Amino acid sequence: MNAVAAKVLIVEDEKQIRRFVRMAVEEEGCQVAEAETMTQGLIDAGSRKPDLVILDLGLPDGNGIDLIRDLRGWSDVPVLILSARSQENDKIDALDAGADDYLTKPFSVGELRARVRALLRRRSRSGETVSPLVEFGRVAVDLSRRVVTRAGEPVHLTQIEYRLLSTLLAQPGKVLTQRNLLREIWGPSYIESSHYLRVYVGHLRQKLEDDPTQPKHFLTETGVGYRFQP
Amino acid sequence: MNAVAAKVLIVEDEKQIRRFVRMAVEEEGCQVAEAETMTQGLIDAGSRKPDLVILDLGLPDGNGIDLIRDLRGWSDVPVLILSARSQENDKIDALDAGADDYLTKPFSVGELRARVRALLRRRSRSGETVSPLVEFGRVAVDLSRRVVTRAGEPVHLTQIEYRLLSTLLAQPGKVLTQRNLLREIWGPSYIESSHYLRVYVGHLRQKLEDDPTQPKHFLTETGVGYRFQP
DNA sequence: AACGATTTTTACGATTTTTTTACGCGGGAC
DNA sequence: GTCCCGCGTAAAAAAATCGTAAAAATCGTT
Repeated sequence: MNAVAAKVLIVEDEKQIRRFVRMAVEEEGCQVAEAETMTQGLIDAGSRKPDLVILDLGLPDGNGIDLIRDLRGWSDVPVLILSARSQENDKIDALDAGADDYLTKPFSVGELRARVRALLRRRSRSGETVSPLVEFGRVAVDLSRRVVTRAGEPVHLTQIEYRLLSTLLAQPGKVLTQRNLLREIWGPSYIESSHYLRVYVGHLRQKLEDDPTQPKHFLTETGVGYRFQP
Repeated sequence: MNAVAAKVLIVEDEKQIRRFVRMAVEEEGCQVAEAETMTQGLIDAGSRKPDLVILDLGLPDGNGIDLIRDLRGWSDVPVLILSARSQENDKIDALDAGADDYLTKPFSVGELRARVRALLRRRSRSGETVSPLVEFGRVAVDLSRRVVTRAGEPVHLTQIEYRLLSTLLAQPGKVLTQRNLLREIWGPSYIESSHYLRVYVGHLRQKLEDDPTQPKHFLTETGVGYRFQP
């Protein structure tokens, strides 16, 4: 069918279901990778560059919705959700977070395989994949590998620093309000703690701006929020 | 959300369901076209160039699967199938023919809308996102990014300046009374402090008018208020 | 338990924005 | 003509917001 076998990442904790899904997908001639946790799934999605992610929402370590949102910050890979929950709200939330399809357990092999085929078809259709590399000044950010370099030298960013960076990078030129940034990075209960932003935007400028005193890329909109200027 | 409303083609013979689907889709801010037969659906898909086709498989005049296959010969438009038949084989056949999603009746409005959003998302993902611009003179205002440029150069506006600007821009050509503006921007208890307006309209003219002494866009209606002239 | 890395607090000077004050201009009423 | 009022501009004072450094608390590891 395709020139090279499609790579599919399965994120699922239950061994049995994993085996079941793996077999179904392999019969489609796909190359399969597996992850048992959300965190590992996110890492593999970045390093293995799959053409499709099959994700079980009911993983013990964290919220699947958050994984999708995070993923969508730097990748357009199709996401197929498996879930035991058939509640309408669960579906809507997952789809709106960026998922492409939603299957409720129990599902049949046949339908699973057909939906996998439908999602993979997009790969060949959509043509060139957008390079997940953002550059500005002497800085390069590889969103999919989560690697940042400055003038060729790798720069280490902490979790929060990186999340803030990728959130700003996702909407170049746009002013992101403090409340939005705080909700996105620290959660809804932190929308008033704007001093966090000052501290961490300071870190980003320190690490990435040529002259942290005169920022050219991470701009302050006083009283409103911050803006990334490529 | 999108610059232009997405066009959705609904192919469905039953009037009731068509109304139901139409209303759901219209609430997403989409522009809707309807077709009652397969043949008409195919014609409309070609002439109207929709961004999404919603297709009921159970139409009297011919096989929906064939329509999809035909369509796929010359279009990549996403196709969402509605069907009363929940048989596995029907789903598989439709998806393999080129459909992107398959909903079994009865389905909920919420899920339908979420799946429509998911399918339409692809459009904005692949294509370049153009945000709506308000332009006058050499000034361009990007409401969604909260960015103002003059002759291509970015202009920095403070919170109040920007609020005043967007309030005036919202009603082009219309006179906004001082009380209205003051209530809108500073709150109900400031409706007497018309002096604020003089100061800040002055700022806007200074920053955006070619000749701040002879304003062409931010006009004074003495004793009444101000008016924005595009 | 001790360590390093990271996040959260705390503190304070610097900067930006908002508000206030001051004053000149021009048109209409008298 | 001059007095009054609304308008525009500039610049001050006041308030809010920001940036930075560094201390304290937290977390994961060994």
